[in-house]
Amino acid sequence: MARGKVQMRRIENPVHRQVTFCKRRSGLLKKAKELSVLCDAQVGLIIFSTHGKLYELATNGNMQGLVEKYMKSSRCSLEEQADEKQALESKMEVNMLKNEIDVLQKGLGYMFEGGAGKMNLDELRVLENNLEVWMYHIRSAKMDIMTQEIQLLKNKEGILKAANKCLQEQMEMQYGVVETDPIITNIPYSLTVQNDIYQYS
Amino acid sequence: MARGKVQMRRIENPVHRQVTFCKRRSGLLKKAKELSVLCDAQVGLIIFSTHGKLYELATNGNMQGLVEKYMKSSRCSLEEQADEKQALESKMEVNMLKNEIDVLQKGLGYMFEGGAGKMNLDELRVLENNLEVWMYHIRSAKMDIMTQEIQLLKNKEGILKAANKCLQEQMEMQYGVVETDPIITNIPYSLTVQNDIYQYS
DNA sequence: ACCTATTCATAAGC
DNA sequence: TGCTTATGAATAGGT
Repeated sequence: MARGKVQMRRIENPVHRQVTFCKRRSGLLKKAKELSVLCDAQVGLIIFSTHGKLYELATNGNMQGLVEKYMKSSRCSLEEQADEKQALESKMEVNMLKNEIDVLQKGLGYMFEGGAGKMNLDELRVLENNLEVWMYHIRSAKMDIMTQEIQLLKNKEGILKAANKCLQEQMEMQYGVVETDPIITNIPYSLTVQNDIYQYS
Repeated sequence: MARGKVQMRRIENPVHRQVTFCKRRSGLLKKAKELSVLCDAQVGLIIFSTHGKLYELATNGNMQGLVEKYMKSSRCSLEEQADEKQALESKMEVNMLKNEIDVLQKGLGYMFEGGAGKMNLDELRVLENNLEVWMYHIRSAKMDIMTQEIQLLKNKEGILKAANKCLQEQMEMQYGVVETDPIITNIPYSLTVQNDIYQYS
């Protein structure tokens, strides 16, 4: 250059360094633009001063596109890999959660539309865990209420039977054995109900 | 430069252009490195030839870090915004799904462990949607079975009442009006059951 | 790829 | 920062 060669090492004098930075920076930007124009090349130049100030130049003013092209060309940054990994994990988490909801919702289909074929073993296992507590409470609550009505009816049954017996005894006491309609003693319905009537397995 | 000025426009002769590209490219890379060393600046230079071949130079060989710094400094690329938007949407989707599962699992606590205070209105709304079909099926199945037993008991009740009436008529026919134990006509239990006994709201 | 005339870039000083 | 100037560097065109 001018008035003496320059050593290829950091300029220690801060003032000199700053001045040189200014001059050479503008020179570099100018030459970058020249290369771009004269030779029809895409050029991107990024300069940060010691104190972090940014100077830049990009063909067509499109640094973004250039950087993307560079990334593709120089095959994938660490950051990009990290991003992809994170995106993948996100998608997997979403899929797992969707699966869980799906299993919960498919469960009823299995239980009440009568096919074990609609769910696989794993789905059934997940469903079982989720439904166990629920079904316990549902059964308890419903059972309480319905048992109440059944008990009521059974009480009425007992009362009526007692009244019936009482009337028969009165008739026997006054006429001896009385013939009664067979329908009364030979009831065509079962009067007992299996205990497992509430099981739905 | 030498032996004649150069017009600042694309060199049309491909050979000339290629030669100039070569020379100026090396010059630009050299000056970029000089700026970096002499002035303690961070410099990144990306050059694509007309035919897509990449030449690059970066302080410390760390183009990636430089580009990231550039992105932060020049306030967010479109791509980055898109990425962030997508990441945000992913997180929101995950949260919504987690919420739904949470609601499904908290639901039973609300319904059967006796506190409406445990769930808020939105949670209840989601839960309601999920449980509606389930409950319909559960109710149908249980109702079928229990209605069956109730019908059975009602049949028995009717039969016994008929038998009772028959016996009373026989006694009346033979003795006139008969006094019967008050317990029989004044049953201390309600013989009717509200229709809405199966509602659990 | 090398040469060299010429133009350009810039270090130093103000 | 800006201007000047002497001088080293870069390079266009030719071979």
